[in-house]
Amino acid sequence: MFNINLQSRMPIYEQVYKKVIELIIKGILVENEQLPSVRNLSKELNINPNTVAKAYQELERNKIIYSLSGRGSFVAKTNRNQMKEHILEEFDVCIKEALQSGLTKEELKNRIDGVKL
Amino acid sequence: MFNINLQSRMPIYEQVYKKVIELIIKGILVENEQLPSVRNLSKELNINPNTVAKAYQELERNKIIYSLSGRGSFVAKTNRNQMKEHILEEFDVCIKEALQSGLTKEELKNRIDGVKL
DNA sequence: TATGTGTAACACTTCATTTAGTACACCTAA
DNA sequence: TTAGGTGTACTAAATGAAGTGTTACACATA
Repeated sequence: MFNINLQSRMPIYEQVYKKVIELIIKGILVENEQLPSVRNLSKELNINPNTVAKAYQELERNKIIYSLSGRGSFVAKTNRNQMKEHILEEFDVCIKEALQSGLTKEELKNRIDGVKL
Repeated sequence: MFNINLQSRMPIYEQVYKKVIELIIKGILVENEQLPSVRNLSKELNINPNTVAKAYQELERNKIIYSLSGRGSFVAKTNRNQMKEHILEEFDVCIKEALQSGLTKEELKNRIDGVKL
């Protein structure tokens, strides 16, 4: 379910952070569902528990999950639109950078059509 | 002409790099025009000459400028389309990340329309 | 009680970035 | 020829982010 890329320039904790959001947006993780424990996930991914904890803490800070001491971490009241808004705000940064560089909105929109995942 | 943000998470040398491309795309820097010298630009921006040099070296490595030892650095054969392609490839990364997170192309295109620079 | 949970703290390493300083070879104009 | 400007190269150091290793604590539950 989780998979991370140690070679990526993106920090591991950020990859975990985004992965959780992705799973929520896709409906794979649903409201009140328990996430893998910090220790389990860190073992599964072969990374340090602190790194997973950092991702979970960021997620909780943004009300995407809630953590109960001694119980575990769970998906908060699912608000798909809020999730999407979250991702779109990051996308905004990219848009602005491209526009800043002198490209037009039309050029960007056309580019999206051409992208294959 | 140049302006950088020391608070930005983006490395300074990368900001300089992008700024040059932006100026070329916008037609402010034209073919064979001389760029500010490493030492001058570093003074103007209050940063280390090595940082500017790093940006220029990256630009030369990508054939965007050419440097003549003892003379200076100049804009290479201007190919605006190549410049744009360069920026668009970076944009691709953002698109893929957003799609990966579960958003649709339509949602992204609509977002572009709403962005104000 | 034993085990699993999140959380916190600390020291340490690693790495990219940036700075500081020096030096060299080259070009050009006075 | 010379002085000053140019890119380039190199070493050393400081800084901060990221990640690791480890230990410890409080809480919940079977």
